Amino acid sequence: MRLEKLRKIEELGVDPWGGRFDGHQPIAKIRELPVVAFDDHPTEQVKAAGRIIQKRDQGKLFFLDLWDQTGKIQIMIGQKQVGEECWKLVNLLDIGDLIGVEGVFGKTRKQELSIRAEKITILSKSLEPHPTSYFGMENIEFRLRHRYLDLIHTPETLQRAKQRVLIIRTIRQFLDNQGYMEVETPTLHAIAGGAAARPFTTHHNALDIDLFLRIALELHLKRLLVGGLEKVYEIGRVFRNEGISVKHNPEFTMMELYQAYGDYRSMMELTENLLVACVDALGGGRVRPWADKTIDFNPPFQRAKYEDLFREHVGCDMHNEAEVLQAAQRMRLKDVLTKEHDVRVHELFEACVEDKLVGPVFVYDYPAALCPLTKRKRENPKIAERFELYVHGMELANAYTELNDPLTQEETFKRQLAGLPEEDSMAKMDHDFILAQRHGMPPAGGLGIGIDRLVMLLTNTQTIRDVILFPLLRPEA
RNA sequence: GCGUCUGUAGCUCAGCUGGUAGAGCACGAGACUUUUAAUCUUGUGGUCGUGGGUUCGAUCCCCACCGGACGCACCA
Repeated sequence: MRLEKLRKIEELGVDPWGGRFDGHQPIAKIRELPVVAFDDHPTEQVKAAGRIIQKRDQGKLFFLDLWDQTGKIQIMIGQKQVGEECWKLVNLLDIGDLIGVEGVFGKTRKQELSIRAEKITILSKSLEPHPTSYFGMENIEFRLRHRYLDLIHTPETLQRAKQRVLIIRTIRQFLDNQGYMEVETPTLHAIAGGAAARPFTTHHNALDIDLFLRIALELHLKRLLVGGLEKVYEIGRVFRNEGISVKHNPEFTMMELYQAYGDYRSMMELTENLLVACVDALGGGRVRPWADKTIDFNPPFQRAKYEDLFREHVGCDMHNEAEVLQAAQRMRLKDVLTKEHDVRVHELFEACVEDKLVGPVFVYDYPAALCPLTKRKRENPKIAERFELYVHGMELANAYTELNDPLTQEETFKRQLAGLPEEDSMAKMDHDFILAQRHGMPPAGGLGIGIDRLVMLLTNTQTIRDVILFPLLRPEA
Protein backbone atom coordinates (compact mmCIF):
# COMPACT_ATOMS: atom_id res chain seq x y z
CA MET A 1 0.00 0.00 0.00
CA ARG A 2 2.64 2.45 1.03
CA LEU A 3 4.96 1.01 -1.59
CA GLU A 4 2.32 2.00 -4.10
CA LYS A 5 2.46 5.59 -2.83
CA LEU A 6 6.23 5.47 -2.91
CA ARG A 7 6.04 4.61 -6.61
CA LYS A 8 3.57 7.43 -7.26
CA ILE A 9 5.84 9.92 -5.51
CA GLU A 10 8.70 8.79 -7.72
CA GLU A 11 6.46 9.22 -10.77
CA LEU A 12 6.03 12.87 -9.78
CA GLY A 13 9.79 13.18 -10.19
CA VAL A 14 10.26 13.56 -6.45
CA ASP A 15 12.82 11.62 -4.41
CA PRO A 16 10.80 10.07 -1.56
CA TRP A 17 13.93 9.73 0.54
CA GLY A 18 14.78 13.40 0.59
CA GLY A 19 18.15 14.96 1.22
CA ARG A 20 19.82 17.90 2.84
CA PHE A 21 17.29 20.40 4.16
CA ASP A 22 18.92 23.52 5.54
CA GLY A 23 17.74 26.46 7.54
CA HIS A 24 14.77 24.97 9.36
CA GLN A 25 13.92 26.10 12.86
CA PRO A 26 13.02 23.94 15.85
CA ILE A 27 9.26 23.79 16.20
CA ALA A 28 9.41 25.04 19.78
CA LYS A 29 11.21 28.18 18.53
CA ILE A 30 8.63 28.76 15.83
CA ARG A 31 5.86 28.54 18.40
CA GLU A 32 7.50 31.36 20.36
CA LEU A 33 7.30 33.82 17.46
CA PRO A 34 4.75 36.66 17.63
CA VAL A 35 1.54 35.31 16.20
CA VAL A 36 -1.00 36.91 13.87
CA ALA A 37 -4.27 35.35 12.73
CA PHE A 38 -4.18 34.13 9.13
CA ASP A 39 -7.21 36.29 8.42
CA ASP A 40 -5.07 39.32 9.32
CA HIS A 41 -2.37 38.36 6.81
CA PRO A 42 0.71 37.42 8.82
CA THR A 43 4.08 37.66 7.09
CA GLU A 44 6.40 35.62 9.31
CA GLN A 45 8.14 33.13 7.01
CA VAL A 46 9.22 29.91 8.72
CA LYS A 47 10.75 26.58 7.80
CA ALA A 48 10.32 23.37 9.76
CA ALA A 49 11.21 19.72 9.39
CA GLY A 50 9.67 16.79 11.20
CA ARG A 51 7.38 13.81 11.23
CA ILE A 52 3.69 13.75 10.42
CA ILE A 53 1.94 12.36 13.49
CA GLN A 54 -1.63 13.19 12.59
CA LYS A 55 -3.64 14.05 9.52
CA ARG A 56 -7.01 15.72 9.14
CA ASP A 57 -8.23 15.68 5.57
CA GLN A 58 -10.67 18.47 4.82
CA GLY A 59 -10.99 17.92 1.06
CA LYS A 60 -9.12 20.77 -0.55
CA LEU A 61 -7.57 21.66 2.79
CA PHE A 62 -5.29 19.45 4.85
CA PHE A 63 -4.26 19.77 8.45
CA LEU A 64 -1.18 17.87 9.55
CA ASP A 65 0.45 17.74 12.95
CA LEU A 66 4.18 17.97 12.50
CA TRP A 67 6.42 16.72 15.29
CA ASP A 68 10.09 17.24 16.00
CA GLN A 69 12.25 16.73 19.07
CA THR A 70 11.19 20.08 20.49
CA GLY A 71 7.44 19.99 20.00
CA LYS A 72 4.66 19.84 17.48
CA ILE A 73 2.78 22.29 15.35
CA GLN A 74 -0.14 22.19 12.99
CA ILE A 75 0.48 22.53 9.27
CA MET A 76 -2.30 23.89 7.11
CA ILE A 77 -2.13 23.03 3.43
CA GLY A 78 -4.61 24.42 0.95
CA GLN A 79 -4.88 23.14 -2.60
CA LYS A 80 -5.02 26.64 -4.08
CA GLN A 81 -2.12 27.88 -1.96
CA VAL A 82 0.45 25.22 -2.81
CA GLY A 83 -0.25 24.53 -6.46
CA GLU A 84 -1.11 21.36 -8.36
CA GLU A 85 2.24 19.58 -8.25
CA CYS A 86 2.64 19.97 -4.52
CA TRP A 87 -1.00 19.07 -3.93
CA LYS A 88 -0.48 15.74 -5.64
CA LEU A 89 2.41 15.07 -3.31
CA VAL A 90 0.41 16.11 -0.27
CA ASN A 91 -2.23 13.53 -1.12
CA LEU A 92 0.41 10.83 -1.00
CA LEU A 93 1.56 11.70 2.51
CA ASP A 94 0.94 9.33 5.42
CA ILE A 95 1.26 9.48 9.14
CA GLY A 96 4.87 8.65 9.87
CA ASP A 97 6.39 10.42 6.88
CA LEU A 98 9.11 13.00 7.37
CA ILE A 99 8.57 16.30 5.59
CA GLY A 100 9.98 19.78 5.33
CA VAL A 101 7.57 22.70 5.37
CA GLU A 102 8.07 26.27 4.24
CA GLY A 103 5.35 28.80 4.80
CA VAL A 104 3.83 31.49 6.96
CA PHE A 105 3.42 31.23 10.69
CA GLY A 106 0.10 32.31 12.13
CA LYS A 107 -3.00 31.05 13.81
CA THR A 108 -6.23 29.63 12.50
CA ARG A 109 -9.74 30.76 13.28
CA LYS A 110 -9.75 28.17 16.04
CA GLN A 111 -6.66 29.87 17.47
CA GLU A 112 -4.35 26.97 16.69
CA LEU A 113 -0.73 27.99 16.04
CA SER A 114 0.02 26.76 12.54
CA ILE A 115 2.24 26.99 9.52
CA ARG A 116 0.33 27.71 6.34
CA ALA A 117 2.39 25.76 3.88
CA GLU A 118 3.68 27.25 0.66
CA LYS A 119 6.02 24.40 -0.11
CA ILE A 120 6.21 20.82 1.07
CA THR A 121 9.37 18.75 0.69
CA ILE A 122 9.22 15.05 1.37
CA LEU A 123 12.25 14.05 3.43
CA SER A 124 11.46 10.38 3.98
CA LYS A 125 8.60 8.01 3.41
CA SER A 126 7.56 5.68 6.19
CA LEU A 127 6.79 2.30 4.70
CA GLU A 128 5.43 0.99 7.99
CA PRO A 129 2.35 2.29 9.77
CA HIS A 130 3.04 4.04 13.06
CA PRO A 131 1.13 3.44 16.29
CA THR A 132 -1.85 5.73 16.62
CA SER A 133 -0.97 8.87 18.48
CA TYR A 134 -4.12 8.89 20.57
CA PHE A 135 -3.88 5.44 22.07
CA GLY A 136 -0.10 5.41 22.11
CA MET A 137 1.96 2.37 22.93
CA GLU A 138 0.87 0.37 25.94
CA ASN A 139 2.67 -2.89 25.38
CA ILE A 140 5.94 -2.66 27.27
CA GLU A 141 7.70 -5.27 25.20
CA PHE A 142 6.66 -3.55 22.00
CA ARG A 143 7.96 -0.23 23.30
CA LEU A 144 11.32 -1.69 24.27
CA ARG A 145 11.78 -3.56 21.03
CA HIS A 146 10.84 -0.48 19.03
CA ARG A 147 12.38 2.25 21.12
CA TYR A 148 12.49 4.55 18.09
CA LEU A 149 8.70 4.49 18.00
CA ASP A 150 8.48 4.86 21.76
CA LEU A 151 10.57 8.04 21.53
CA ILE A 152 8.20 9.47 18.94
CA HIS A 153 4.90 8.42 20.47
CA THR A 154 5.52 8.36 24.24
CA PRO A 155 6.48 11.87 25.35
CA GLU A 156 7.81 10.63 28.70
CA THR A 157 10.37 8.43 26.96
CA LEU A 158 11.91 11.34 25.09
CA GLN A 159 11.69 13.47 28.22
CA ARG A 160 13.63 10.92 30.25
CA ALA A 161 16.26 10.52 27.55
CA LYS A 162 16.80 14.27 27.60
CA GLN A 163 16.94 14.38 31.38
CA ARG A 164 19.54 11.65 31.39
CA VAL A 165 21.71 13.66 29.03
CA LEU A 166 21.29 16.71 31.21
CA ILE A 167 22.28 14.82 34.35
CA ILE A 168 25.42 13.40 32.76
CA ARG A 169 26.32 16.77 31.31
CA THR A 170 25.91 18.32 34.76
CA ILE A 171 28.20 15.75 36.32
CA ARG A 172 30.87 16.44 33.70
CA GLN A 173 30.61 20.19 34.15
CA PHE A 174 30.70 19.89 37.92
CA LEU A 175 33.78 17.70 37.92
CA ASP A 176 35.55 19.55 35.13
CA ASN A 177 35.04 22.80 37.05
CA GLN A 178 36.72 21.25 40.06
CA GLY A 179 39.74 20.28 38.03
CA TYR A 180 38.94 16.63 37.47
CA MET A 181 40.31 15.04 34.35
CA GLU A 182 38.05 12.72 32.40
CA VAL A 183 39.77 9.65 31.03
CA GLU A 184 38.94 6.44 29.21
CA THR A 185 40.27 3.14 30.46
CA PRO A 186 40.02 -0.27 28.83
CA THR A 187 36.78 -2.23 28.78
CA LEU A 188 38.64 -5.45 27.94
CA HIS A 189 40.36 -6.73 31.06
CA ALA A 190 42.66 -9.65 31.62
CA ILE A 191 41.48 -9.72 35.24
CA ALA A 192 37.98 -8.44 35.95
CA GLY A 193 38.54 -6.78 39.30
CA GLY A 194 37.26 -3.87 41.32
CA ALA A 195 33.92 -5.37 42.28
CA ALA A 196 32.26 -8.65 43.12
CA ALA A 197 30.44 -9.77 40.02
CA ARG A 198 30.60 -12.44 37.37
CA PRO A 199 32.14 -11.02 34.22
CA PHE A 200 31.31 -11.62 30.59
CA THR A 201 34.05 -13.55 28.86
CA THR A 202 35.37 -12.99 25.38
CA HIS A 203 38.38 -14.01 23.35
CA HIS A 204 41.06 -12.15 21.49
CA ASN A 205 42.01 -14.15 18.43
CA ALA A 206 45.38 -12.68 17.53
CA LEU A 207 46.73 -12.99 21.05
CA ASP A 208 44.74 -16.18 21.65
CA ILE A 209 43.76 -15.15 25.17
CA ASP A 210 40.50 -14.96 27.03
CA LEU A 211 39.49 -11.51 28.15
CA PHE A 212 36.73 -10.16 30.35
CA LEU A 213 34.47 -7.18 29.94
CA ARG A 214 35.11 -4.88 32.86
CA ILE A 215 32.88 -5.04 35.91
CA ALA A 216 34.25 -1.81 37.41
CA LEU A 217 36.48 1.12 36.52
CA GLU A 218 38.35 1.16 39.79
CA LEU A 219 41.72 -0.48 39.26
CA HIS A 220 42.76 1.41 36.15
CA LEU A 221 41.74 4.75 37.58
CA LYS A 222 43.84 4.02 40.65
CA ARG A 223 46.79 3.23 38.41
CA LEU A 224 46.31 6.73 37.04
CA LEU A 225 46.49 8.09 40.59
CA VAL A 226 49.89 6.49 40.83
CA GLY A 227 50.68 8.13 37.50
CA GLY A 228 50.08 11.56 38.96
CA LEU A 229 46.58 12.29 37.70
CA GLU A 230 45.46 13.61 41.03
CA LYS A 231 41.82 14.17 40.24
CA VAL A 232 40.48 11.75 37.71
CA TYR A 233 37.14 10.35 36.64
CA GLU A 234 35.50 8.18 34.06
CA ILE A 235 31.89 7.75 33.01
CA GLY A 236 31.67 4.43 31.32
CA ARG A 237 29.82 1.24 30.67
CA VAL A 238 30.45 -1.76 32.88
CA PHE A 239 29.16 -5.28 32.38
CA ARG A 240 28.01 -7.82 34.94
CA ASN A 241 26.86 -11.25 33.96
CA GLU A 242 24.04 -11.48 36.44
CA GLY A 243 20.31 -11.29 36.80
CA ILE A 244 18.06 -8.69 35.26
CA SER A 245 15.62 -6.80 37.45
CA VAL A 246 14.06 -3.40 37.84
CA LYS A 247 17.37 -2.31 39.37
CA HIS A 248 19.77 -4.36 37.25
CA ASN A 249 20.72 -4.37 33.59
CA PRO A 250 23.69 -6.50 32.45
CA GLU A 251 25.40 -3.41 31.10
CA PHE A 252 25.07 -0.16 32.93
CA THR A 253 26.84 3.16 33.32
CA MET A 254 29.15 3.96 36.19
CA MET A 255 30.85 7.16 37.16
CA GLU A 256 33.95 6.62 39.24
CA LEU A 257 36.23 9.35 40.46
CA TYR A 258 39.38 9.48 42.53
CA GLN A 259 40.85 12.39 44.40
CA ALA A 260 44.43 12.17 45.61
CA TYR A 261 44.91 13.26 49.21
CA GLY A 262 41.20 13.01 49.95
CA ASP A 263 39.30 10.44 51.99
CA TYR A 264 35.76 9.15 52.33
CA ARG A 265 34.70 12.26 54.20
CA SER A 266 35.72 14.46 51.29
CA MET A 267 33.82 12.07 49.03
CA MET A 268 30.71 12.50 51.15
CA GLU A 269 30.81 16.26 50.69
CA LEU A 270 31.47 15.90 47.00
CA THR A 271 28.65 13.39 46.54
CA GLU A 272 26.21 15.68 48.26
CA ASN A 273 27.23 18.68 46.18
CA LEU A 274 27.22 16.69 42.97
CA LEU A 275 23.73 15.31 43.54
CA VAL A 276 22.36 18.69 44.47
CA ALA A 277 23.88 20.12 41.29
CA CYS A 278 22.09 17.43 39.26
CA VAL A 279 18.81 17.98 41.05
CA ASP A 280 19.02 21.73 40.53
CA ALA A 281 19.95 21.31 36.87
CA LEU A 282 16.73 19.40 36.26
CA GLY A 283 14.61 22.03 37.97
CA GLY A 284 11.46 21.20 39.82
CA GLY A 285 12.85 21.62 43.30
CA ARG A 286 14.89 19.52 45.67
CA VAL A 287 12.01 17.56 47.10
CA ARG A 288 11.20 15.20 44.31
CA PRO A 289 8.44 12.67 43.78
CA TRP A 290 9.26 8.97 43.93
CA ALA A 291 6.32 6.72 43.12
CA ASP A 292 3.80 7.54 45.87
CA LYS A 293 6.56 8.95 48.08
CA THR A 294 9.09 11.77 47.89
CA ILE A 295 12.85 12.18 48.15
CA ASP A 296 14.26 15.21 49.90
CA PHE A 297 17.59 16.14 48.33
CA ASN A 298 18.12 19.19 50.51
CA PRO A 299 21.58 18.94 52.06
CA PRO A 300 22.96 17.92 54.40
CA PHE A 301 21.92 14.31 53.84
CA GLN A 302 21.45 12.11 56.84
CA ARG A 303 24.54 10.22 58.05
CA ALA A 304 24.27 6.92 59.84
CA LYS A 305 26.91 4.57 61.11
CA TYR A 306 26.59 1.03 59.80
CA GLU A 307 27.08 -0.34 63.28
CA ASP A 308 24.27 1.77 64.73
CA LEU A 309 21.81 0.88 61.98
CA PHE A 310 22.70 -2.75 62.51
CA ARG A 311 21.99 -2.58 66.21
CA GLU A 312 18.75 -0.72 65.63
CA HIS A 313 17.26 -3.06 63.03
CA VAL A 314 18.88 -6.42 63.69
CA GLY A 315 18.86 -6.01 67.43
CA CYS A 316 22.36 -7.00 68.36
CA ASP A 317 25.92 -5.78 68.32
CA MET A 318 27.53 -6.56 64.99
CA HIS A 319 30.81 -7.35 66.71
CA ASN A 320 29.25 -10.04 68.89
CA GLU A 321 29.84 -13.16 66.84
CA ALA A 322 27.54 -15.41 68.84
CA GLU A 323 24.60 -13.04 68.70
CA VAL A 324 25.11 -12.37 65.01
CA LEU A 325 25.12 -16.09 64.33
CA GLN A 326 21.90 -16.51 66.27
CA ALA A 327 20.27 -13.65 64.41
CA ALA A 328 21.37 -15.14 61.10
CA GLN A 329 19.83 -18.45 62.04
CA ARG A 330 16.67 -16.75 63.20
CA MET A 331 16.42 -15.05 59.81
CA ARG A 332 17.01 -18.42 58.11
CA LEU A 333 19.89 -17.09 56.04
CA LYS A 334 21.43 -19.73 53.80
CA ASP A 335 24.64 -21.56 54.74
CA VAL A 336 25.14 -19.46 57.85
CA LEU A 337 27.64 -21.83 59.38
CA THR A 338 30.09 -21.86 56.51
CA LYS A 339 30.27 -18.11 56.12
CA GLU A 340 32.57 -15.84 57.97
CA HIS A 341 31.35 -13.38 60.51
CA ASP A 342 31.48 -10.19 58.43
CA VAL A 343 29.62 -11.85 55.56
CA ARG A 344 26.86 -12.87 57.95
CA VAL A 345 26.75 -9.37 59.29
CA HIS A 346 26.27 -7.93 55.86
CA GLU A 347 23.65 -10.44 54.84
CA LEU A 348 21.71 -9.49 57.93
CA PHE A 349 22.18 -5.85 57.07
CA GLU A 350 20.76 -6.43 53.62
CA ALA A 351 17.87 -8.45 54.93
CA CYS A 352 16.91 -6.22 57.84
CA VAL A 353 18.20 -2.73 57.18
CA GLU A 354 18.40 -1.88 53.49
CA ASP A 355 14.70 -1.69 52.77
CA LYS A 356 14.16 0.60 55.71
CA LEU A 357 16.60 3.22 54.46
CA VAL A 358 14.54 6.01 52.97
CA GLY A 359 17.36 8.49 52.69
CA PRO A 360 19.17 9.96 51.10
CA VAL A 361 21.37 8.58 53.85
CA PHE A 362 25.09 8.02 53.97
CA VAL A 363 25.74 4.70 55.67
CA TYR A 364 29.37 4.67 56.78
CA ASP A 365 32.06 2.54 58.39
CA TYR A 366 31.63 -0.94 57.00
CA PRO A 367 32.93 -4.27 58.31
CA ALA A 368 36.43 -4.48 56.90
CA ALA A 369 36.22 -7.94 55.40
CA LEU A 370 33.62 -6.70 52.90
CA CYS A 371 35.98 -4.07 51.60
CA PRO A 372 39.29 -5.39 50.28
CA LEU A 373 40.05 -2.16 48.44
CA THR A 374 39.34 0.16 51.35
CA LYS A 375 41.58 1.61 53.99
CA ARG A 376 40.93 0.40 57.52
CA LYS A 377 40.35 2.80 60.36
CA ARG A 378 43.61 3.51 62.09
CA GLU A 379 42.13 2.90 65.52
CA ASN A 380 40.06 -0.14 64.54
CA PRO A 381 41.24 -2.40 61.69
CA LYS A 382 37.94 -4.28 61.71
CA ILE A 383 36.22 -1.24 60.27
CA ALA A 384 36.78 0.11 56.76
CA GLU A 385 36.39 3.74 55.78
CA ARG A 386 33.61 3.26 53.33
CA PHE A 387 30.17 4.70 52.81
CA GLU A 388 27.24 3.92 50.61
CA LEU A 389 24.50 6.37 49.82
CA TYR A 390 21.06 4.80 50.04
CA VAL A 391 17.84 6.22 48.68
CA HIS A 392 14.64 4.24 49.12
CA GLY A 393 16.53 1.01 49.60
CA MET A 394 18.63 1.51 46.50
CA GLU A 395 22.41 1.83 46.60
CA LEU A 396 23.17 4.95 44.67
CA ALA A 397 26.80 5.67 45.52
CA ASN A 398 29.71 3.84 47.06
CA ALA A 399 32.89 5.49 48.31
CA TYR A 400 36.08 4.63 50.14
CA THR A 401 39.13 6.02 51.63
CA GLU A 402 41.24 4.08 49.17
CA LEU A 403 43.62 1.46 50.40
CA ASN A 404 47.01 2.59 49.15
CA ASP A 405 49.22 0.19 51.13
CA PRO A 406 50.32 -2.53 48.69
CA LEU A 407 51.27 -4.96 51.44
CA THR A 408 47.82 -4.85 53.01
CA GLN A 409 46.29 -4.93 49.55
CA GLU A 410 48.12 -8.14 48.72
CA GLU A 411 46.87 -9.65 51.96
CA THR A 412 43.24 -8.71 51.42
CA PHE A 413 43.37 -10.10 47.91
CA LYS A 414 44.79 -13.37 49.21
CA ARG A 415 42.36 -13.53 52.06
CA GLN A 416 39.40 -13.01 49.76
CA LEU A 417 40.65 -15.66 47.43
CA ALA A 418 40.87 -18.24 50.14
CA GLY A 419 37.90 -20.57 50.06
CA LEU A 420 35.87 -18.56 47.62
CA PRO A 421 35.21 -19.32 43.99
CA GLU A 422 37.15 -16.60 42.23
CA GLU A 423 34.15 -15.18 40.44
CA ASP A 424 32.37 -14.67 43.77
CA SER A 425 35.22 -12.75 45.21
CA MET A 426 35.45 -9.04 45.00
CA ALA A 427 39.19 -9.15 45.12
CA LYS A 428 40.85 -11.07 42.39
CA MET A 429 44.57 -11.24 42.84
CA ASP A 430 45.93 -8.63 40.50
CA HIS A 431 49.69 -8.54 40.72
CA ASP A 432 49.98 -5.84 38.11
CA PHE A 433 47.78 -3.56 40.17
CA ILE A 434 49.77 -4.28 43.30
CA LEU A 435 52.97 -3.53 41.43
CA ALA A 436 51.52 -0.14 40.51
CA GLN A 437 50.63 0.47 44.14
CA ARG A 438 54.15 -0.49 45.22
CA HIS A 439 55.41 2.52 43.28
CA GLY A 440 53.51 4.80 45.63
CA MET A 441 49.81 5.45 45.32
CA PRO A 442 48.69 8.66 47.00
CA PRO A 443 46.18 8.39 49.81
CA ALA A 444 42.87 9.13 48.13
CA GLY A 445 39.14 9.23 48.29
CA GLY A 446 37.21 7.35 45.63
CA LEU A 447 33.57 7.43 44.63
CA GLY A 448 31.36 5.39 42.37
CA ILE A 449 27.85 6.38 41.30
CA GLY A 450 25.46 4.22 39.33
CA ILE A 451 24.31 6.68 36.70
CA ASP A 452 21.25 4.69 35.69
CA ARG A 453 19.98 4.53 39.25
CA LEU A 454 20.70 8.21 39.70
CA VAL A 455 18.61 8.97 36.64
CA MET A 456 15.86 6.70 37.97
CA LEU A 457 15.75 8.52 41.28
CA LEU A 458 15.84 11.99 39.78
CA THR A 459 13.24 11.29 37.10
CA ASN A 460 10.83 9.25 39.20
CA THR A 461 11.34 6.13 37.09
CA GLN A 462 10.84 2.86 38.94
CA THR A 463 12.49 0.59 36.42
CA ILE A 464 16.04 0.75 35.08
CA ARG A 465 14.97 -0.32 31.59
CA ASP A 466 13.21 3.00 31.16
CA VAL A 467 16.34 5.06 31.78
CA ILE A 468 18.38 2.93 29.37
CA LEU A 469 17.38 3.47 25.76
CA PHE A 470 18.11 -0.10 24.73
CA PRO A 471 17.97 -2.43 27.74
CA LEU A 472 18.91 -6.03 27.13
CA LEU A 473 16.03 -8.21 25.93
CA ARG A 474 16.08 -11.78 24.85
CA PRO A 475 16.07 -11.80 21.05
CA GLU A 476 12.72 -12.72 19.60
CA ALA A 477 12.47 -16.19 18.11
C1' G B 1 16.44 -21.09 38.24
C1' C B 2 11.19 -21.23 40.82
C1' G B 3 6.12 -19.24 41.13
C1' U B 4 1.97 -16.14 39.38
C1' C B 5 0.02 -13.54 35.31
C1' U B 6 0.25 -12.67 30.08
C1' G B 7 0.58 -13.04 24.17
C1' U B 8 -6.17 -11.87 19.39
C1' A B 9 -5.52 -6.88 12.84
C1' G B 10 0.02 -2.07 12.04
C1' C B 11 -1.55 0.28 17.23
C1' U B 12 -5.28 0.21 21.53
C1' C B 13 -8.57 -3.45 23.02
C1' A B 14 -13.30 -6.69 22.99
C1' G B 15 -14.75 -11.83 22.39
C1' C B 16 -16.00 -17.39 23.43
C1' U B 17 -19.97 -23.62 29.18
C1' G B 18 -15.60 -25.13 22.81
C1' G B 19 -19.07 -24.16 16.72
C1' U B 20 -12.30 -21.35 12.81
C1' A B 21 -13.29 -13.70 15.16
C1' G B 22 -15.19 -8.02 16.30
C1' A B 23 -14.69 -2.47 17.49
C1' G B 24 -11.92 2.26 17.44
C1' C B 25 -7.73 4.35 15.25
C1' A B 26 -4.42 3.45 11.06
C1' C B 27 -4.75 2.02 5.62
C1' G B 28 -7.86 2.11 0.47
C1' A B 29 -12.16 4.57 -2.39
C1' G B 30 -15.74 8.75 -2.26
C1' A B 31 -17.68 13.97 -0.07
C1' C B 32 -15.94 18.41 2.29
C1' U B 33 -10.96 25.17 2.28
C1' U B 34 -10.64 26.33 9.44
C1' U B 35 -9.90 21.01 11.23
C1' U B 36 -7.43 19.42 15.77
C1' A B 37 -9.05 11.92 18.81
C1' A B 38 -12.26 16.16 12.44
C1' U B 39 -16.91 14.29 10.42
C1' C B 40 -20.00 11.34 6.93
C1' U B 41 -20.42 7.01 3.24
C1' U B 42 -17.83 2.65 2.07
C1' G B 43 -14.01 -1.03 1.66
C1' U B 44 -9.38 -3.97 2.69
C1' G B 45 -7.14 -6.19 6.64
C1' G B 46 -6.05 -12.04 11.17
C1' U B 47 -1.65 -19.14 10.74
C1' C B 48 -6.01 -15.72 17.57
C1' G B 49 2.77 -16.44 19.93
C1' U B 50 4.68 -21.71 18.10
C1' G B 51 4.10 -27.03 18.19
C1' G B 52 1.54 -31.14 20.00
C1' G B 53 -2.88 -33.40 22.57
C1' U B 54 -8.26 -33.99 23.95
C1' U B 55 -12.70 -33.32 20.82
C1' C B 56 -17.13 -34.38 15.41
C1' G B 57 -15.04 -29.44 16.05
C1' A B 58 -9.95 -25.51 19.77
C1' U B 59 -8.59 -18.49 19.88
C1' C B 60 -11.03 -20.83 24.30
C1' C B 61 -9.52 -27.00 27.74
C1' C B 62 -4.56 -29.88 28.61
C1' C B 63 0.95 -30.34 27.74
C1' A B 64 5.51 -28.53 25.91
C1' C B 65 8.18 -24.64 23.87
C1' C B 66 9.14 -19.25 22.59
C1' G B 67 8.54 -14.00 24.10
C1' G B 68 7.10 -10.56 28.01
C1' A B 69 5.45 -8.47 33.10
C1' C B 70 5.59 -9.07 38.30
C1' G B 71 7.38 -11.59 42.75
C1' C B 72 11.16 -14.83 44.94
C1' A B 73 16.16 -16.53 44.40
C1' C B 74 20.81 -14.59 42.50
C1' C B 75 23.22 -9.83 42.48
C1' A B 76 27.83 -6.23 48.71
